[in-house]
Amino acid sequence: MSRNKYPEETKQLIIDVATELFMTNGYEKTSLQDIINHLGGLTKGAIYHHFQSKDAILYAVVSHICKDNEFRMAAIRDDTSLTGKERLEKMFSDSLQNPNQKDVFAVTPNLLDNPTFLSYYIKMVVSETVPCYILPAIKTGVADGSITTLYPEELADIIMFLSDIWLNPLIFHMTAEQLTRKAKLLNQMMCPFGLKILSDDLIMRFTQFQTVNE
Amino acid sequence: MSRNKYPEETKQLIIDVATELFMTNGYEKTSLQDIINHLGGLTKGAIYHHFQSKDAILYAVVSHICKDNEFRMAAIRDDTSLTGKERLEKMFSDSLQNPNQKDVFAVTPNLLDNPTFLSYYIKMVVSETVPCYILPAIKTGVADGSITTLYPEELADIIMFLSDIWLNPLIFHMTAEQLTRKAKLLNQMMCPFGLKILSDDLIMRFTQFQTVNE
DNA sequence: GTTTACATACCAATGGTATGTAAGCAGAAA
DNA sequence: TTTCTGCTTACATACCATTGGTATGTAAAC
Repeated sequence: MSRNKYPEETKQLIIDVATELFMTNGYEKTSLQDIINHLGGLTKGAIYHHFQSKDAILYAVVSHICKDNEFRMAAIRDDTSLTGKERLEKMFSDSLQNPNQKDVFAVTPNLLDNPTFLSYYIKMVVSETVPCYILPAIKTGVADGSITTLYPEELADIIMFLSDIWLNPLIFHMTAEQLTRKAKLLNQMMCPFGLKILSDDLIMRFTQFQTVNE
Repeated sequence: MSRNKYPEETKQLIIDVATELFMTNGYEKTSLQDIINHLGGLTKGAIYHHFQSKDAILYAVVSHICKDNEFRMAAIRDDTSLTGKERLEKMFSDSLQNPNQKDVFAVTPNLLDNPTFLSYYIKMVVSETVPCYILPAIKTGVADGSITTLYPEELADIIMFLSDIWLNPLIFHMTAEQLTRKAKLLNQMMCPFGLKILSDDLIMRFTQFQTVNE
């Protein structure tokens, strides 16, 4: 294999191949050799030229998955035509409609069987999504009166946690019916803060989302 | 090393050694050789005589950690002198005072850096603790009127999830102050169900618990 | 004499590294 | 403008210790 004039393409190829393998077979169960076998002629030298370790590949994979989402989240966060509450709600409806995420996660079996990947994902959510997108929306909501809480940071944390992890059928397998019940319960829990994170409309879409994965 | 007349002792020794290593260094980062080195003369043959795989050791370790807890949980669950709500509250105050769990987890760095262990732990909680202990207490509470919800299963799930994982300083590092704020927020969220899971007293103890780990 | 509780010796595969090599590219020389 | 020179980049190749796991051996216990 002769060298690529545009090495970023090679790097992206490695990320793409690793993404699919990590998602379908799990991080620990895909060896570097597995990745190499799907690289179309490239060898281990190429991988270790672009990445420091197998772990670094995982980091790049998770980052790449989250990046698309973050662009759109930023736009909603900064949409001054909406109240804080409305921004929050839009973030959720949007992330559910995100075709990218849908595709990426569609191939994944239970993420609890892919623990390293899951941990990286959770870390990313906690360190990026919450402080950069959810929290600003909540703070806006507190300021404009559409959200009521004494603990905006913790509320941001718990909302992201519940919707992104607890409610995630890829982490906790469940039927569409269970998912719907969980979503309704979550809505009830958010009442003290004036929030109705998940609209009825959105919950309907949940069941469709679930169906796709079955 | 001559053979032990009471092989269960050997098995328990392996579990004990593995527990400490898995907790302090993480599951993936402790090799079988590490375990063997702490076994005082026993070899790999002993390990594979008692366990089918490294994974089986982890399963035994997590089971053993949870087992003590479960005995006391069962007693509370079946204490007919208490309402369902009271049983739930006692379960939490009890598990926080559990010295065993305290000791076991005291040596652990961030569990998110020990992903396989964490996944096993979460699976255990979801498949054992929730249906066997939390849910019965909630159902009792619904029956006697001390708890109000249309979704007892999901409520059990979310309570365990939030208190055992989201509120767990070993999974999500936080200061005592942050922990207290999280606990208060959690209490607010439980209002719609007539629950005040974490008493003020208990929250105080949270801060002590945290201090121990610092 | 059979089973149990280990020990020993071995294995392929793994993540990682050290080194080799040829393509690309900038600038100097012609 | 072309050609030569030298450095850097983008890989390939060869090698490594360690890993989880297995097959077999062996002696104690009943």
